[in-house]
Amino acid sequence: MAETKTPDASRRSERSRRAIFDAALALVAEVGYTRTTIEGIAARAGVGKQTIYRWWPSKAAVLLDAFLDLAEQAAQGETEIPDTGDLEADLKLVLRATVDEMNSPAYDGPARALAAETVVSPELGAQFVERLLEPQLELYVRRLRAAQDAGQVRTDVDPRVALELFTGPLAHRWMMRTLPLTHDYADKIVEYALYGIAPRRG
Amino acid sequence: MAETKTPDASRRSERSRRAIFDAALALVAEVGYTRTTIEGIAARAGVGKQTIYRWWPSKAAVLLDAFLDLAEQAAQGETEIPDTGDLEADLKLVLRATVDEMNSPAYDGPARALAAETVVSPELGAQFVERLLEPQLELYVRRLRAAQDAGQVRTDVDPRVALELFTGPLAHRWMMRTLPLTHDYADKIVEYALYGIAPRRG
Amino acid sequence: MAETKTPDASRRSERSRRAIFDAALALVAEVGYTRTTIEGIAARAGVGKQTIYRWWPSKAAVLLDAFLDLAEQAAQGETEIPDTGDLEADLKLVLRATVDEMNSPAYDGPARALAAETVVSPELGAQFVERLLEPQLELYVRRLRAAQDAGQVRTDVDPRVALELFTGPLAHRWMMRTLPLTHDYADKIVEYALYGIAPRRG
Amino acid sequence: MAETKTPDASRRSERSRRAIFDAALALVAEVGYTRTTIEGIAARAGVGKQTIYRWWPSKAAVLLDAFLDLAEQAAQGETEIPDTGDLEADLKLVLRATVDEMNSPAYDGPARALAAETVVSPELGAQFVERLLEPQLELYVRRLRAAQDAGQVRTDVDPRVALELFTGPLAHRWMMRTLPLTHDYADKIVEYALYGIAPRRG
DNA sequence: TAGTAACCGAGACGGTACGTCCCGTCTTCTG
DNA sequence: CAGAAGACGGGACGTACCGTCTCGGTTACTA
Repeated sequence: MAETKTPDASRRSERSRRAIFDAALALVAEVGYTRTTIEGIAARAGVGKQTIYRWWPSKAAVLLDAFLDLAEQAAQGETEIPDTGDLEADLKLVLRATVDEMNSPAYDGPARALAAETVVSPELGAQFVERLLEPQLELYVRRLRAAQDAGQVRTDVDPRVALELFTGPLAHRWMMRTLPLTHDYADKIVEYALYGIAPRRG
Repeated sequence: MAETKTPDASRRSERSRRAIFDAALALVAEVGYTRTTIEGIAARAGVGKQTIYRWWPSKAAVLLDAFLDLAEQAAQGETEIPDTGDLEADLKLVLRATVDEMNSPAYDGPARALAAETVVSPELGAQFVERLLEPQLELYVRRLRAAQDAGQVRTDVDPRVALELFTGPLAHRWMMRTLPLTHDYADKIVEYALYGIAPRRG
Repeated sequence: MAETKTPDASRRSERSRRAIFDAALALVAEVGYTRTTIEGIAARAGVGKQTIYRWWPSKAAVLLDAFLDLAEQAAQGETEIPDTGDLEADLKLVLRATVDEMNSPAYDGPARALAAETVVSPELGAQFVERLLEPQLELYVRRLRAAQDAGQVRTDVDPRVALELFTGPLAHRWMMRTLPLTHDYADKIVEYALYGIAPRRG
Repeated sequence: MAETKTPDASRRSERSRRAIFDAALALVAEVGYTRTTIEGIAARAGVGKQTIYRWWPSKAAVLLDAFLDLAEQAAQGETEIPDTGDLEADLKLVLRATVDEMNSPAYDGPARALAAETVVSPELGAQFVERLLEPQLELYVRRLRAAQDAGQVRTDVDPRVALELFTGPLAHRWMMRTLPLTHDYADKIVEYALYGIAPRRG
C-alpha cells in the first residue's frame, strides 16, 4: 500500500504549477499538440523539466490538468442544463452551444489532443472520462430524469443511454470531421432522438 | 509541368509493400501505436527506411494503407447491410457485429491508432474518412433509404444524419471507454433511435 | 570587516562531519570517484545536502578532508623516515612500503581520485600538495640532509630536488600504470639514484 | 568473438571526425576539460551527438584521439632523441624541451585532462599509455641503449627503469604543481640521475 | 547485350526530444 | 540557528527516432 518516491505536495510551488498550465495551453494553441514538447513547456514556463516530471507522468497528463483548471475557472457554478419545461428547446440550446464550442479554435486544439490521447491511452483516458467527460454527461442524466418526472420522456428509457443519442453524433462529427457541425445539425439530432425516425403509428 | 520527385510505381516491390504492412500491423498490436516507429517497421520488414519514406509521408499513412489492405481482404463483397424487411432487426444485427468487432483486440489496436490520428491530424483524417469511414456510413444511407421506400422511416428524415444516431453513440463509447460496449447497448440504441424517447402521443 | 557568510564552526555537528567522511570514502571505494555524488554522500550519511555545501566547496574538497582525516588516524606519530645510518637500506625500506600502500585497494581509490583532481584543478591541488604531499616529501628532505651531514650524499646536492629521483618514478608508475610496481623496482630506483647510471670513473 | 553493433567504419565521415577533434581541443583550451561537454563538442563541430557516441565511448576517448592526431601531425618523423655522443647534453636538451612543452598552455590543457583520466580510468589509461606514452618512453630506451654501447651507461642498468629517473620527476612536478618546472631543474635531474647523489669513491 | 537508371537494403548523418541524474540554491520545519 | 529534508531552475547525460543522404547490389528497361 505504501507509495514510494512520492513528492511532498504541501511544498509544491503554485507559481510553477500555473506557469506550466499557461505554457502548455499556449503552446498547444500555437504549434499543435504533437509539436508541443515537455522541454518546450518547461522553457516557456521558466521551469526545470524535472518539475514537470515530478508532478505529471506525461505531456497528456499536464494538458489534462491544464484543461480541467481552465474548465473550472470557466464553469463558475452555472453548469446545469436549463429546465424551462420544454425539453426539446432546452436540448437544442445546449447542443447548439456545444457546437459553437467545438467550432471555436481555443477549445478545439487542446480538446482534440485530449480526445486523441484518450482514444489511445486507457490510463489517461480514464482520468479524462472521470474528471471531465462523465460530470458533463451527468448533467444530461439529470435533465432527462426531470423530463421523465414531467412525463416528457418514457419512464422505461435509461437516461444514461439516451443521452448518447444527443452527444454521440455530435462528438463523432467533431472528432472525425466527416461533415460540418451546424446548429441545424444539432436541431435535427434532437428532433430525431426525441421522436424517433420511424413513422408514428397512432 | 512534369513531377520530378515521384517514384516510378511500376517498379515498386510488392514484396516490400506487403512486408511493411505486416510489420506495421504486428508492431501496433504488440507495442502500441506510439511505440511503433518507422525504423522499427523497416527493421521488422527487412526493408530500408527509404523504402518507407519513398511511398508514404508518415507512420500514420502506412498504417492507414495497411488497415485498408486488411479491410479489403476481410470484406470480399459481402458488405451491404442486410435487408430482411425488418429494419430494427437488421440494424441490431449489424450494430451487434460492430460491437463485437470493436471488442476484438486485433481490430482495436490499429483502429484506435487511426482514429486518434484522425482526431488530431486533418490531412490523415481526410484520407481515413474518405477511404474507410464514409464508404461504411454509405451502407447505412442505402439501408435507410430502402426503409424509407418501404414506409418504415419517415420520408422527411435525412438518412445521412439519422445514421449517426446509431453509429455515433457506439463510436463514442468505444473511443472514450465510458461504459462497456454490449449487445444490449446496441439494441437499446436501435430502439431509442427508431422510435424516439418521448412518449407516443396516439 | 566582519564575514557574513561564514557559518559558526563552534556549532558544527561532529557527528555529521564523521558521517560525511565515512560515506564519502565508502562511496569512492564502492562506485568510484566520478560516480560518487554529493547527493549520494548526503543520503548515505543521513545528512542534508546543505550541510555539505555549508562546509566544503566541492566533492573533491570533502574527499581531501576525509583522506587527511584517515591519514592522521593512520599516522600516529611514527612518521619519520628511519635513520639506521645506512641510507640505501632506509630508502629501500620506505619505498617498498610506499609500493605496498599504492598496491592496496583501500588506498588506491581515494588517492587516485585526489591525484586526478590535483592534476586538473589548481585550487584543490594546492590544498592537496600543501596539506598532504609536501609534508611527506619534507620527510625525505630531512633524511637526505642527515645523510649529507653523515657524508653519504654530496653537499652540493639539493635535497628537495634529489628526493624526486626516488618519489617521481614511483608516483609515475602508479598514476600511469605503465608497468607493475614491485619491491624490485623500488630497489633499482634507489640504487640508480644513489650511484647514478654512468660508470664510475675512479 | 563476434562484435555486435559495430558501425561501418568504411562509411565514416572524415569531415565530421576532423571537426570533432578541432572542436574538442578548442573547447578544452577555452573552458577547461570538466566544462567541456559532449553536447558542446557536437554543437561546435556542427555534428549530431550520436555521431560522437557512435565512434567514441567517452569524452576522454575523443580527446585522446584528438590529442594523438595532433601529436602525429606535429611529429613528422623527427622524433628520435638526438645522439651527439654526449649523453648528458642530449638528455638536457630533450628534457628542457619537455619542460617548455609542459609550460605551454596549448599543451597543458588537454594533456592534464588526459593524464587525470588515466589516473582514474584504467581503460582509457591503457589506451593513453599504449598509444602515446610508451612510444615516447621507447625513445629514451633506444638512446640509453646506444649510450650503453658507447660505454657511457653501465651495462647492468635496465634502460626501461633508468629512463624513469629522468621522466618521473618532471612528470610529477608538472602534474602536482609542487614547484616550478625550469630548465635548471631539468639540468639537475639529468646530472643527479647520470652520476648519482652519493659521493664518488674513487 | 552492354549501359544505365531506378529501386532496394543498409545505415551514417545532423538534429530534436526524451526521461534521468545531479548540480548548487532556497525554503520549510525540527531539535 | 545548525541540520534533515527536499523542491526548485538549470544543464548535461546517453538513448531513441526523425527525415535526409550516400553507398553498393540488383533488376529491368533502353541504345
